[in-house]
Amino acid sequence: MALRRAATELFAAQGVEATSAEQIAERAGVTLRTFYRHFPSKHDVLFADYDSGLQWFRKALAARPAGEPLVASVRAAIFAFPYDVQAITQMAAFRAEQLDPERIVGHLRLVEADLAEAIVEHLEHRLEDAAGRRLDIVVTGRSIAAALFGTMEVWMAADDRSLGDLADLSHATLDALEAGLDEQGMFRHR
Amino acid sequence: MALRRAATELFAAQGVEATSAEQIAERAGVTLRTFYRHFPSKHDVLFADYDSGLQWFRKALAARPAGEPLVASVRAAIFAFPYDVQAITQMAAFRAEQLDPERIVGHLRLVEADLAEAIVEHLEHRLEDAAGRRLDIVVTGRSIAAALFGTMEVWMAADDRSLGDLADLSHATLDALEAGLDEQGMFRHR
DNA sequence: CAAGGTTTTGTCAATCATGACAATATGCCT
DNA sequence: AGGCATATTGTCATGATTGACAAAACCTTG
Repeated sequence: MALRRAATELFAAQGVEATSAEQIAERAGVTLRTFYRHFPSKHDVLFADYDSGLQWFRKALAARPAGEPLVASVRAAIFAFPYDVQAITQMAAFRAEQLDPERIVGHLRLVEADLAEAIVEHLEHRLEDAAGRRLDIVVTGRSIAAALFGTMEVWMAADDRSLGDLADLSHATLDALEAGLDEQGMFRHR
Repeated sequence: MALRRAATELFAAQGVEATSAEQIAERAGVTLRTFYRHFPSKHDVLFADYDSGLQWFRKALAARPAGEPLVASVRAAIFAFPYDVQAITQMAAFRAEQLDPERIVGHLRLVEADLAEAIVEHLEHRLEDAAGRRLDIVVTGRSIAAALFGTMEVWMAADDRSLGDLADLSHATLDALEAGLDEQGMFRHR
């Protein structure tokens, strides 16, 4: 979309905050109002691929074999994700102060909430006795998401880590979670 | 504060969304800009007591006996909270459609994040070997917060529950968490 | 091609929110 | 009281965001 390109170019040239939504619209040859019909907010241009990524994750999760333990499924889906180098570069740019940290954290919270919801849905579909266990399911889904994002934020707080390090940390976190859930004999798939 | 009173009155009289920030400022005899110096946003008037509540929780947590298991401390702090009838009434008003559910959820996320942070800080202070366990600590704190708020939202989704029911649900959730953490021998206080 | 319906865009007008700087008020010191 | 230092408020200007409704573009079918 033209708006997307215009925004990306302007952001790169003069920074995100120094670029007004109106400039973007103008450069793309449309009205300001039209810009806001395509993106819920100026900053959402940066996270435009997000929805498709979320869909990808949902499908990957749904495609896991039936008997697999939950945490293993989540792990598999997360690590199979076709990470977009572009997106990662963008994230790196954020860390380099292009963007208010508050905003990044805010966005991460949304992503975390969506991840949690995806896991919850997955469980609702897979568990035989889902109906009577809504609370267990919600708590489990959210805890897993919280643990993963906690891990990511601990990782982000240190400056000298590679993506591989993050993967290692995530694995460790997931292992611990799996042990905890397993002990209670909970959350194996149908 | 006069602003607070003005806002509350107007909100009650004509609803939150139908009240503009300017009206509030005017009724309180100040400028719009001044209103925004006292409240970060129009809706934050509704959550004005929030900070003091958070402080209360932090202190309650810090005051728990040294050897107590983490989950027990969190439980004790939460259930000892001097719940403000006013605030609960307000929450009821929210549920009665005064306010966009999105906004309520957004606020809950902030509260959840703060609760998680409070727990994390508590652990940092109490654990002997906190230095080398940042990841464990963050993951634990966030998981507990996520579980509690997941419980609350499951509760909120049903219309026929009492506050006592919420308390029961929370207890059950905390018990499960405690069992899980205990199994791994983690997170006992110094 | 034309009529009629659907989708997308433009226009207009509010409101929300915030930075910069001037004007004022307030408390405290002598 | 007089006068500075600090905190609070007013003014002005700009940008973000959104609802309502008109106008234009596009599509489908006869």
